[in-house]
Amino acid sequence: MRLRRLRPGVLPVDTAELARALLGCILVREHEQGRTTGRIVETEAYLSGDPACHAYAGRTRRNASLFGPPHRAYVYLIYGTAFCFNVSSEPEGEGAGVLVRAVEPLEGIALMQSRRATTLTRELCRGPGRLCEAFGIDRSLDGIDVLRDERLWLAHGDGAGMEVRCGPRIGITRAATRPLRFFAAGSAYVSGPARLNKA
DNA sequence: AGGATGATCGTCT
DNA sequence: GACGATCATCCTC
Repeated sequence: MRLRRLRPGVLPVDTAELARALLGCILVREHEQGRTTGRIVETEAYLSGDPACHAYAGRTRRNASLFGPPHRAYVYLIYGTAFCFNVSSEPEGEGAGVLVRAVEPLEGIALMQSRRATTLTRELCRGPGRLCEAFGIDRSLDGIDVLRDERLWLAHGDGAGMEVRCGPRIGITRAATRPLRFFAAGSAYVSGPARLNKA
């Protein structure tokens, strides 16, 4: 597949719109071990002023990327074991972002298999921590501009129509009922409940 | 300096 | 469905 980098301006700045727009886009990771790519099939919006958003309690060293300009990477470690990758949203100064929860593996599957402890394609990138492990994403990429960086960036999808559904976000305790999780209907690579309302 | 917390994952029943 | 691993980060003393 020919990869066409997303140009500045095509992605929304609004958090919920960004979460939907990222579905179908191709996530590209260039690493000295090789390239991995995948189609984004599941995201979650963490809004400005949202109690479930890491930025809710104010700016800290860890979450600073959420407060930066839109479309920067926010990468953090959760439970001491897994990294999570987000794309910041909203104008600079506002703390918000979109968690990328799952991608459909495309290129570099052998590399993903070697980084993860499985050969099952379906399990390689299903879940935010697994996705980061398969793609070699860690805190060294925190703060990069995913529209300009060479190491981790976004490309246009193939344009195939994708039905978007939504439902409650996963794994949180606050504001847990808001339907801010978005995913591709019918995809086998989605990490959570897959039969929910139309978005 | 110490304690609580967590947007997860793999394993087990 | 439940549970424990594991640790950077943040807050409070």
